Amino acid sequence: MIALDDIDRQLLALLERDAGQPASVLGKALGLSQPAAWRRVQRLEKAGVLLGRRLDLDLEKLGFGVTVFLGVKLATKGRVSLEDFERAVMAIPEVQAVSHVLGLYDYRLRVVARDLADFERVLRRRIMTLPGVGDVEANVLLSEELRPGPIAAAG
Amino acid sequence: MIALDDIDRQLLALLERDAGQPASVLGKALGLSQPAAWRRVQRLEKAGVLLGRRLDLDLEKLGFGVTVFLGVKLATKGRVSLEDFERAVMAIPEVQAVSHVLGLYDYRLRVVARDLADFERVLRRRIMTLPGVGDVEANVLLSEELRPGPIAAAG
DNA sequence: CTTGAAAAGAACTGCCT
DNA sequence: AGGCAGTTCTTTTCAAG
Repeated sequence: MIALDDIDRQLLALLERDAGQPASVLGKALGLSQPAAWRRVQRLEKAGVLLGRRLDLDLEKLGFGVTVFLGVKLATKGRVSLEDFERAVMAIPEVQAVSHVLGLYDYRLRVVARDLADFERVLRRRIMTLPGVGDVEANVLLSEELRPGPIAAAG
Repeated sequence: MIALDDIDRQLLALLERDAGQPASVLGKALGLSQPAAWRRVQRLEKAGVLLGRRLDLDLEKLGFGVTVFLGVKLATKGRVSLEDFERAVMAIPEVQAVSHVLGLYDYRLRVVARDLADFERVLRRRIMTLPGVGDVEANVLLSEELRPGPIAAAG
C-alpha cells in the first residue's frame, strides 16, 4: 500500500472512467499543469498502483453471446491437486478468469462461449474432465453492471 | 456482431495485452503503416466492438485487501423486486459488479473491502438489509488469474 | 510543486495508388 | 482497402523559479 493524496485519488477516479485521457485534460480537471498531471500518472505506474490499461470489448459483437460463472469444488485438495487444476483450467481458451476462493467452492471461473450449445461442449469436454473436479455449479449471465473502479466509488 | 478479418483479430489480441500501445507499434507488428493501423482501431471503436480502455489497478496497494464474490437469492422476484434490488445494490460503493444471472442464485456480486472486518460491516449493514434479499453465499478471493481477453485466447 | 520552452513522437487529414 | 506526406496535438525532457 502506498500514500495517495486527494489529487491522486481524483486522478485515478477520472482514469477509471476513461483510461485514454491525455494528461492535459486530466490536468485541467484537477487544476494542475499538464506536466504535473503527467508526472502523477508516471509516479502511480512506477509505484505499481496503476498496472496498465485494458480493453473494454463488446463480447456480443465479437460473437461471444454467452458468459457463465462456474463454482467448482475439488474432490481432492492436496497441494498438487490445486496446481494441476490451475494449470489445466488455464489451458482452456474459453476460461477468462480463474479465482481461487474460500467458501462453499474452491474455484470460481468466468467462461465465455459462442452460445449455449458451445458452452455445453466446453463444460462437458473441457471443464468436467479437469483433474480433481467434484461439484460444479453454474450461473448464466443475463446482464451485468460494472463500476468504473474502486476509487470512484469507495475512494 | 460484426465482420472482422484476421488483421482485426490480431490487432485486438495485441491491444488486449496492452491497450496503451500507439498505432505505430501496432502497425509495425501487423505489417501495416501507422495510419492504416490507426484507421482499423477507429473503425472498431465506431462499430462498438471496442468500447473503451479501462484501468488495471493493484487493489492491495490501494488498501482494498479483501474481495468477495457473493451469490444472492431474492425472496420475492417480481419485476419491481429486481429493479428495487438493482438500484439499492448499485448504491453501495463497495459493490464493484452486479451480475443478473440464471441458476441457483439470482445475482452475483463482486465486493471489495479494506479487510475482513470492513467486509463484515458491509455485509451486515448494507447487503443483508437490501430489499428482497433471501439466501446469500460468499466466496472470499484468495488469488486470481485473468486472461487478457477473449480474442487472444479463443480468437 | 510549479511554469514555460523545446524536441520527439503520436494522432489525425488529404491525396494518391 | 493501404501508403505517403504534412499538420496538429500530446508526450516527454529540460531549465528554472
